[in-house]
Amino acid sequence: MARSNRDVVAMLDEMALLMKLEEGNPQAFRVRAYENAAGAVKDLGTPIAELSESDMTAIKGIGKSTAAKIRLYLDTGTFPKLEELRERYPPAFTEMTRIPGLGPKTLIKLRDELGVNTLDDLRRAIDAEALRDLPGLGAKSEEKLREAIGRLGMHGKDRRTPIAEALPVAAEVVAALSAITGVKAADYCGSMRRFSETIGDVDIIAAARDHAAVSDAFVGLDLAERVLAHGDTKSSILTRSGLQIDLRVVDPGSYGAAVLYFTGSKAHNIALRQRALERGWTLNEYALSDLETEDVIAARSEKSVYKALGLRFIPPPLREDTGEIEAAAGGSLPRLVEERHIRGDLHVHSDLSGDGRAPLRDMVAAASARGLEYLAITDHGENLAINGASRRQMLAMRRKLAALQGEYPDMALLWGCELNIGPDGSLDYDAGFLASFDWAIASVHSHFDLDDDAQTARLIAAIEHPSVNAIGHLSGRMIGRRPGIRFDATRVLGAAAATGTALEINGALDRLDATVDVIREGSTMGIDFVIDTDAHHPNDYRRLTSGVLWAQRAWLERKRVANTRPRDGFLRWVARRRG
DNA sequence: GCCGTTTTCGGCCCGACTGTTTTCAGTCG
Repeated sequence: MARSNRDVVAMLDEMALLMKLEEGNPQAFRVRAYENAAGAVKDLGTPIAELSESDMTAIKGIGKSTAAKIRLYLDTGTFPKLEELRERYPPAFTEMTRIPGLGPKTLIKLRDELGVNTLDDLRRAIDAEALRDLPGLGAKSEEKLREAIGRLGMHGKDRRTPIAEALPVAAEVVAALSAITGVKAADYCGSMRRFSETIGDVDIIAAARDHAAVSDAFVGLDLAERVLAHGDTKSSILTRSGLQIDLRVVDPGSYGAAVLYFTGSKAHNIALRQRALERGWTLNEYALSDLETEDVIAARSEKSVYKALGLRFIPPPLREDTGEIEAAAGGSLPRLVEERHIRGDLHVHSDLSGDGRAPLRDMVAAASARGLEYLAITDHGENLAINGASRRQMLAMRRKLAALQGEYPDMALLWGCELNIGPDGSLDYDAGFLASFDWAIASVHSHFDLDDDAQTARLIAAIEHPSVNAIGHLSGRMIGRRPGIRFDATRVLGAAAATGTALEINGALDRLDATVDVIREGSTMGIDFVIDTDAHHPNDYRRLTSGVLWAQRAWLERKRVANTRPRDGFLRWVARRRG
């Protein structure tokens, strides 16, 4: 069977893990080489299986040796080096790398000295107090490992928390720290600030003169179920739900350098540091400074550091070292969509939908308060068993909207509908009724387990329907709870490009749908996008923020987003599709 | 294992905390 980019990424990740054990060092150059290669394939817009070996070496991070291994893997499913390493480090052994605090050096030592080959072996060795006889280990090491193993199910090293769960916790900690006297600033950084869909640990930076006071307050927070580390400038806690939160406290003068450093990504940082070294400087979490004189060149703001390095400011969602540094140096960063560009919301529910939580009047008022120029009310169509609205209810909604329109002369109210895409691609109502809506968005809400071909066909059927303006939450995934439907993205995007059907970017934190690779591929095909909230309550309009950050992560430019158009231009764009 | 406007060989980012240490190794981010 054909192997996908995802399969290749998994193989390269496995090689990186095996090489950590082989090299006895998580930062060994070969390890980093495989990690870089995995990252490069992850961000590749096209199927790597279609590339020749020499094509592959043109990709930054993939050289001759890795290209040959990828080719062999694609053709045969494995290659000698992989088999050799798997034999030396079987799954039962590598499983132990998931234990926090246990690195490759110690693991190899345990195997060589104590014959520890499995997690069970390790438990027995700890119970027998055998570890304390080894150099470099003691009774405390045994106790820490015992606890770490006990918590393994909750938060192994590889556990990732959906951003929807982690973001509120991070915001709460930031608020608590900001309230402390002497704290000049506090923010979350890391993958959360880059707006990754899942978060490993939460990284928080605080600026203050008295580092220890802030660190002490942090480990004393109510949500700190357990303190993992507690120093003056660096501390870590674990919440009850198993989320790890790391805090760094720096002087206010270093805040920019610290935020930059802890926002990452690791690959982005390494590239920045190399750039600094080329100029005879060094970059750390405290400052960009001269290697010789140690004079500080920039530190207070991220922007000043980028500027000194000859770079335009790079928005956090782009910081993955996938070409953004070269683009910032050459002045060719994408003209990203920003929240202030968004003029309307095209996916909003009232309590006519069974899952809506506020009356129409409140939803409209809240949209107006945000200054939106147009708003589509898109309650569920009749086919959604519990939530859907009948034809009669829909017509009543049209009259209510017409009446409300007089109260909101500055905002165009569109009579819309969220249609349900059935397993065969069928939609609610009939063609005549569908054509009468001002706006229609069609989405998948069930039948998530059809095969790829069936999913592709049902999506394309909906896309090709003349009354459908956009496809909502394309994959139907719920991050961390339900995988999205599997479909042939290139064919689906091709149909959208051919028909002028837009693709929604759904800003709900547990959706963030479509996925980044699909958005990025679609934008290169000239598809139009709409960034929506899928609001079910007035508070949900803040999802515009997350929708925009998600779009930025896919390098989406303002010109590709239809709801950045001013009201009249947008209405003309809609008319083009609906005829 | 990758990479090159000093280089095709010889480099490859930097610092905090912990537990074990009498000055450091391992792990982590």
